[in-house]
Amino acid sequence: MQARLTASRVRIVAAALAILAEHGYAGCSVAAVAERAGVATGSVYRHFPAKADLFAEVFRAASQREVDAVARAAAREATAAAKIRAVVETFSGRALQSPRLAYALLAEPVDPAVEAQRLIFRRAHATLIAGYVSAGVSAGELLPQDPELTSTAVVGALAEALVGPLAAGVAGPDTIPNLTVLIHRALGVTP
Amino acid sequence: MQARLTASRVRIVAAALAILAEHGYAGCSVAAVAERAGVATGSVYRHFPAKADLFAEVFRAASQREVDAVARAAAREATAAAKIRAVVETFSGRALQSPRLAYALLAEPVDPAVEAQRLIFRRAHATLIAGYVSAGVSAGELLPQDPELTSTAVVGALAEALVGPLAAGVAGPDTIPNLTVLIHRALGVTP
DNA sequence: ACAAGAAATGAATCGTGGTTCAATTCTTGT
DNA sequence: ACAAGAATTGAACCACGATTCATTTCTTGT
Repeated sequence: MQARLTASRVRIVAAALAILAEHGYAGCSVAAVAERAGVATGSVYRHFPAKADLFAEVFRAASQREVDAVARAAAREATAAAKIRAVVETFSGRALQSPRLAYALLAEPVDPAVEAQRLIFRRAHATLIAGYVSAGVSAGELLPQDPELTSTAVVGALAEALVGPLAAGVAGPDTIPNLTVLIHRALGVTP
Repeated sequence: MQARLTASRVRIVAAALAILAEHGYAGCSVAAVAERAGVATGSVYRHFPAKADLFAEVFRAASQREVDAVARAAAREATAAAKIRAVVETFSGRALQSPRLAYALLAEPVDPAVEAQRLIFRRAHATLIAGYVSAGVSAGELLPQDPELTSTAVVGALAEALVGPLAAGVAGPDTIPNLTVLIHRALGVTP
């Protein structure tokens, strides 16, 4: 009962994420999500008051997954410079691995209500990075700076540098290393 | 006649830009644009085959204005570092001056066809910046780097750092100077 | 001044896709 | 096994705003 209820909610979110990763937000009609989840269109509304609420949940879950992956990679490293390298490589690598999903999460036009979730996605990454920057500055590994502004700019730079390749389908092999160098310089990694 | 024809086309584009700057893309129904331009709804379609074509034109014109302003400011400066400073200050200053328009041009959800124009807007800025970076590298004023990647990242960083403040309505007074320092470091301005 | 054709009008049409809900199927306690 | 009530169904509904087009108004050449 309750288990079945929960299960179909989970299936609906998973189906929405799958379609998002395959066809982008544009392919995510409620009917398509319901069909993929194996439920009727109307049943979606037993779990979510509106489409925007469903996709807020989907974006939240997907964002969490991305942030977790980045945080896990950074946690393995000791220095601020290495943590930042891990962030850049993990974020970019994952984006290039699932380009359609990355584009949807980062840049594709969505309803305003879902757009709000996207800002949260970006902010979550920025907050994570701000922590590393802040620690690095305190430890004297990075030049003094406003960690909030720096981390926001880094997220913007990563997203922008990847959206082109994501749309075009390819990225030069040097893109990620070059981004790492650029961002290390921006943070003032002391040699 | 022909003059009147041209005049009303210009009025329609101007009306669309004005509404975009006041209420964002969300406020830009064809009916609203037509009313503001002082023509009937249907008359818009004498000048543009579809709404997307009208807004492609509007975004193109607005982008050109922004790029021109930035280019003009940079042209007054001699060194790469000063040109980049001018770019950051002009771009940011203008965005904070017209926040609604900046948000619409940079980040607001729009139809896919208009989204394409937005990429062109960002690319135009990036190309401009890439020129300064390239010249700076050749002159030994900046460290060696891929100007294309750097300029893309700079545009992303600027946009991201400004979208938050644009949405919130305020930016700290240090935002622009701090951005300038950050970006100078990223480019490796030699002291 | 007039007719022929171009331009402008704006109310009606149309397509899309989110949302609803009366009918049906399943679950559970006795 | 049965009835009461919850869950599910999916076709119909509806809102919205872009687009169309029959009608009216203007322009121009004779």
